[in-house]
Amino acid sequence: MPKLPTAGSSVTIYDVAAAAGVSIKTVSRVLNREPNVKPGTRQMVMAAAAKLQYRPNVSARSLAGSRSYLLGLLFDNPSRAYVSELQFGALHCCRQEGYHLLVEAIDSTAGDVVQSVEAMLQTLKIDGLILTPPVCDLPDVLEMLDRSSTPYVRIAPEHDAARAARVNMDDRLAAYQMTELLLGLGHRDIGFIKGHPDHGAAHLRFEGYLDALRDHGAPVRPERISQGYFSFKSGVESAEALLGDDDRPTAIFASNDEMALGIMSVASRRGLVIPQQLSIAGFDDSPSAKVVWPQLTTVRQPVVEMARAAAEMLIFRATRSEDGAAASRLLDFEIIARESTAALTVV
Amino acid sequence: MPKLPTAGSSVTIYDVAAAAGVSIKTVSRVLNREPNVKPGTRQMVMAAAAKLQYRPNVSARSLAGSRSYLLGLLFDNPSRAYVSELQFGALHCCRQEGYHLLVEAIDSTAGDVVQSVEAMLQTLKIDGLILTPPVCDLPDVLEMLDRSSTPYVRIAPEHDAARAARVNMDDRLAAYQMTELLLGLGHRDIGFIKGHPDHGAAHLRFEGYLDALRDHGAPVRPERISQGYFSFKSGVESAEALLGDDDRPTAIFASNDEMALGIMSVASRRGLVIPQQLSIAGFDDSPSAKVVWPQLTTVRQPVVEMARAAAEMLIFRATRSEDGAAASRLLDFEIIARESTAALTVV
DNA sequence: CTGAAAGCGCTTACAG
DNA sequence: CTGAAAGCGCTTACAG
Repeated sequence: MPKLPTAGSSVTIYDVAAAAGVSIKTVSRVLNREPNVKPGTRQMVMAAAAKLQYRPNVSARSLAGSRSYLLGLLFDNPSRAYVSELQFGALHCCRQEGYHLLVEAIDSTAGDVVQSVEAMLQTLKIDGLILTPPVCDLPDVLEMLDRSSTPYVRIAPEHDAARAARVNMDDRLAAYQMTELLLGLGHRDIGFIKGHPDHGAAHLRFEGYLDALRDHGAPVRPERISQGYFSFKSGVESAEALLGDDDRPTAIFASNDEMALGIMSVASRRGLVIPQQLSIAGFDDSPSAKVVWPQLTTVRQPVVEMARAAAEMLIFRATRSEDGAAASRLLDFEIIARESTAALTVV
Repeated sequence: MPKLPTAGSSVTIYDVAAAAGVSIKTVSRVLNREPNVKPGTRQMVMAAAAKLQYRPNVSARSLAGSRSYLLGLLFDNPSRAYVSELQFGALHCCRQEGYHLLVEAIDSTAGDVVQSVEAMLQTLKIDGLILTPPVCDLPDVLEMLDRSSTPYVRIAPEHDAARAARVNMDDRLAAYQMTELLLGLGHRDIGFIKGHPDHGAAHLRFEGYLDALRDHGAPVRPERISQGYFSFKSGVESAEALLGDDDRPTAIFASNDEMALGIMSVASRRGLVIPQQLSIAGFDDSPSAKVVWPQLTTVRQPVVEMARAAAEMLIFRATRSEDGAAASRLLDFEIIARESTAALTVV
């Protein structure tokens, strides 16, 4: 009688070996898809493992071998939705490959970031780390990871992009195209709210806006540009500055949705009708974008796909290409035109 | 010279033992806060461990002992923000106690939920599981966990509450008080949008609404009650039903924020001024609640605190009280009156 | 109050 | 193509 798994007692590699009539080393070979196993033997082992519902013990594997089957996701991002999407993408890939995902919240403003990440790595042996903005741009953390040769992939890094493996979308191009959309609607006086300077994407989006204006011969007016911080509050404050008096832009492009919603709130309070009197565009396609009225025109980021790609790179140990250069993947965005933008009405 | 940690080579319990001049067993005792260690010895070991920056290896501990220092969070919730908050709370507690958090996305409608959770537990040895709605109400999963004696804590379970450890807030009372808030503003004709019937909280919130109306002698009118599913879309549909013609309620209480935002969207389209012509209340205090205009009156759930409490129960192995009953914690909510509700205007 | 021995369940490096 | 031995870094159960 084969031993069936019961609570408490678990099936080990020895049970499988005994059931298949081979040594544990051979079972190990089959499970790890190593070469040099006779097809017949492989079959027997697979059958025994399936019958016994054998699950390799991750701790034992991790302790004995070079893989832990654990990936870590480091985040410190005010946008809960963004982080959730990332996790979802990473989890999808992990599950498929028998990996598990460990999450770790980082306070990137704290002085002991490096130490706490290092402590985690020393205690846990992780096969790879996914770094999300703004953690992916903390030089001290990157340096420590390089020093300890921990594989990692950066999601949408700003600085020093070629330094290590990364997954990106073209923030500059997306902002460029969104600005073109507004220009195409007849707007020439387009305000802009910049994002948090610590986030790399903020600068790229601003560049895209500037480039599009210049390429289309539209004026760049400093008084139409406001510094925001990716928060709703900073959107409100920027909107109050930009919509201060009668001299206001006909459209505003905020470099994320939160801030765009801040503009919307201010505009509503002041009785400005959107989009007839003011077009508003955001960036992110956050859940809120569909929830407000009018629904927000924005850019969909391939967040889930980016995280999945990052997890894949780590699991398949493909963070470097053959010539030693850091691997990178560029994923597609999508411009989503909804109701908050409209053709310029001739006054 | 003490051996300092370098990349690749890691400090083990043997290094600490050697540095402190004791056996590894004594180091183990100190690290695990076991009794029967001479204070002086304890000091020496602590000093050696600190100097060497020793970090116990989780895999080794897990393999040899009864603790894995790993907690799991199972979720399958459409609300990304809710899940993120939960994680945040759990992470906070984990970090403090030297634990780590593993997340696992569940598809609770799939047929193999039990198998996939079981597989995870067999491969990973986890000290405890946090189950979030609606995973916490899947009977098959609970049964499997009981069978394998896996400790777990349910967050806001609906069914069979006393079955296992849980963390709750009083959804019924919160809905009761929110309804009272509307009644206190002079509203007598208050609509209600029910939540997804699979979520326990949905029923409790509905009860609270009914009880408050009855206790205050306000009429309960079936045509003012609509079945929603916690989604924005279902809020829109319910609003369209409730605001169908001139005979409409003066206030609507939606059992979550998403649906309340759906009402708001419909009302705006129809030119109904909020809150002057229609008061709207939600439930959750989701990020969107502050982002819309007017800002939403809602109930703040202690989500972060609930997850933290759940993690604590698991880490301190306090899922059962001394008499064997399942432990439970009830946390406080908060009614947050914002701008979407106002006193009834006499027509 | 302290330690020597065994063992958790695997993989590695080696031998054949 | 297959296996016996050693060892990963700890905790457990036992002895003193």
